[in-house]
Amino acid sequence: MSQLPNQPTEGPVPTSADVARLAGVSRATVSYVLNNNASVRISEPTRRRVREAATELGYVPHAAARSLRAGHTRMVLLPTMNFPAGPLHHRFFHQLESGLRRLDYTVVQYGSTGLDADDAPRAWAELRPVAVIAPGTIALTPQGISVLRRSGAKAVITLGPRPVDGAHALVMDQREVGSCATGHLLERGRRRIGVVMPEESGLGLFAEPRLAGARQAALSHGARIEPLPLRYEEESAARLAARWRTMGLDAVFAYNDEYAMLLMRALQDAGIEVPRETAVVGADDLMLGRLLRPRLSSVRMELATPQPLADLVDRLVQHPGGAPECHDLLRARAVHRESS
Amino acid sequence: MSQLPNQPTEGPVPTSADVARLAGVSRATVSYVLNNNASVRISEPTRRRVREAATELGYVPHAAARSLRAGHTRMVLLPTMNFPAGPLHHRFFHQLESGLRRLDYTVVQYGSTGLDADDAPRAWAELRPVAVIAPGTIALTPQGISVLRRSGAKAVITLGPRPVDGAHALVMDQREVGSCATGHLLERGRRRIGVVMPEESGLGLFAEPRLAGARQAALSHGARIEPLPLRYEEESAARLAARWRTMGLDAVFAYNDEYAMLLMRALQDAGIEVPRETAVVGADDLMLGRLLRPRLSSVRMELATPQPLADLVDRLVQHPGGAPECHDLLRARAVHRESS
DNA sequence: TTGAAAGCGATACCAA
DNA sequence: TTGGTATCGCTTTCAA
Repeated sequence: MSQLPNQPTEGPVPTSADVARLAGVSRATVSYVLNNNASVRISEPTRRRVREAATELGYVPHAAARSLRAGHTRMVLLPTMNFPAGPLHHRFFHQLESGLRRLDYTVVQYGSTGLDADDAPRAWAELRPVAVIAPGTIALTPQGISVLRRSGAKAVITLGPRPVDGAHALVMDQREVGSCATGHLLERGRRRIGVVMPEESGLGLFAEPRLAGARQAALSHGARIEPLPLRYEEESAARLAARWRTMGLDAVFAYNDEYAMLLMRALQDAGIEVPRETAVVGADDLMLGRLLRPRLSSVRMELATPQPLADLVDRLVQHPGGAPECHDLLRARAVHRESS
Repeated sequence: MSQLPNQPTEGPVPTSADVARLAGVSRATVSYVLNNNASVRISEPTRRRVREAATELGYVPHAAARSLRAGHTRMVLLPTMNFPAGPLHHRFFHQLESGLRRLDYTVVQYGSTGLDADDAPRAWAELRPVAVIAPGTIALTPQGISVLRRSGAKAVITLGPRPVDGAHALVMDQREVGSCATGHLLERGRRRIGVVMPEESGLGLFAEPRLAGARQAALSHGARIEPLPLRYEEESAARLAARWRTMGLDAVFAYNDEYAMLLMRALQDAGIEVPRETAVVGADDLMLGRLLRPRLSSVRMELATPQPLADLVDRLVQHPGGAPECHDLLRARAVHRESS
């Protein structure tokens, strides 16, 4: 049986001094024992007394006091984005966090919506994180980076569609997705390609580079690329479908599978045959796309394993001050089904 | 023009003592000025000199030192769940966080996967949060709650399908979803109702109460409830559909819209007519369900606005020690479309 | 109006 | 093997 603390009532929070008093030793000894300090030899009976006193009081060390004394933290701060992450990102962050915890870092997400580009880094800096990994959806200015640096952050890393000056970058280059989808359509003989641009705010950060990638891929084939603004609503899709034939497109890259499903339904309802008249390609390779008829072609994305990234953070923390590195994390490949 | 800091180079982190030195005042004065301490009057020229010195050095206060001195933090800690939150939860958390920040709390998410039920609360307690809001996907034992309490947490709140002893509870009672879906099917004359139980781990926490709710609703009508294990894969759905007619069901509540779409497709492929032979109801009311033919009936869920919750936290922090409160956040209602 | 100094909790050096 | 003590950065009381 684990020994339950005796006083579940409100009271002052026990400190190492309380443990020391109860164990009949000094605070120094308590510290040695509880941190398994190898450079000092403490007798086994003393160790036991200290440990028992600690559990009896329900002692938990005070991270703030410790890091104040140490002069640094082991906190890695991840500002959170202001919109839902897909399962892909989610798994990535989850594994990254596990990897960092294995390296003995404390990983903390800090919701930063509503803070502007200057306030946010200040707020983060107050916690004195040793590393910051900021998603691309968070604006990170050179000033912000500088604030973090001088507050003691050894590693400032951006994680998003494109690198940011002065920080290390983990790039998930969305152009790759656009060029991959477009390449697939080109291969299948399509030359007049629409590219859905979601009108929902926040998605532009991903949509723009995907469009750019599509343009780039189309260039060599002399294909036409036509941006198609679309809201994630049936009426918006119906309007787009109604004027579809006037646009003379033979294919569409629909930003992702959800927009693709929305648009494909609207096209079918408007009597446009998929894929004969218009090919449709999504992205994300959701299970649901496979349930449509025709089954939805898609772009499957894969992220690099996060462990090397965790190691990178650790390396930067231990040897700060190298030149900014830039790693590409995103791999995309087209998955042909029936809609293209 | 905002004054850019002059030394972007590595160096010691500036402290209030540095600011004091540069401004030619004492550390006390710096503290008074930067915290707008009203109980003490500082001359305007001095204030200006202090502020200028602070921005010149890029001074950022040290949260750990401050809270060590103050004897308490204003940190609200949200242990993060180990699986992706839907847009509903996501919006809720986001708004909750904003509400808390308005009340001047620092909101921090702490990824806790891989920590067991004893270690996790200890790890949280090291940060000395003034409040902890733990999702139901995190096991929170009475011991864990006790550890948090004695580490100074004024408010320990669980947020999930069911309350936990000794903590305040924000309940999102999933039984409501099950009984709502089942009630809808009963109203439409169905009496032999299958309930999809996802086999993916972690979902049981939601699926079980939904099943219980379905059972409860069926009771008064003498209807039959049949749990149907299902993996989120086409083959699993196809197998279930293949033996569908042997089970004699006239309706199915498919856990959520995604499982519903998967199963409905499999049923249709197996020649079973929806809704004539079998009615299908999902949950979440996703846009995508409206794109199917027949359009998917669903259960729309709504969460209470988070602002009262933020206020609750604030109240508990200021006046700790009331009896555990229990608030119901989830509202569900059936949305009839064509599949039922 | 400003400054000196105590003290929050934990750690590590130096003495004993 | 153990204890005393200075120290980290900041706030606040008390004194000037």
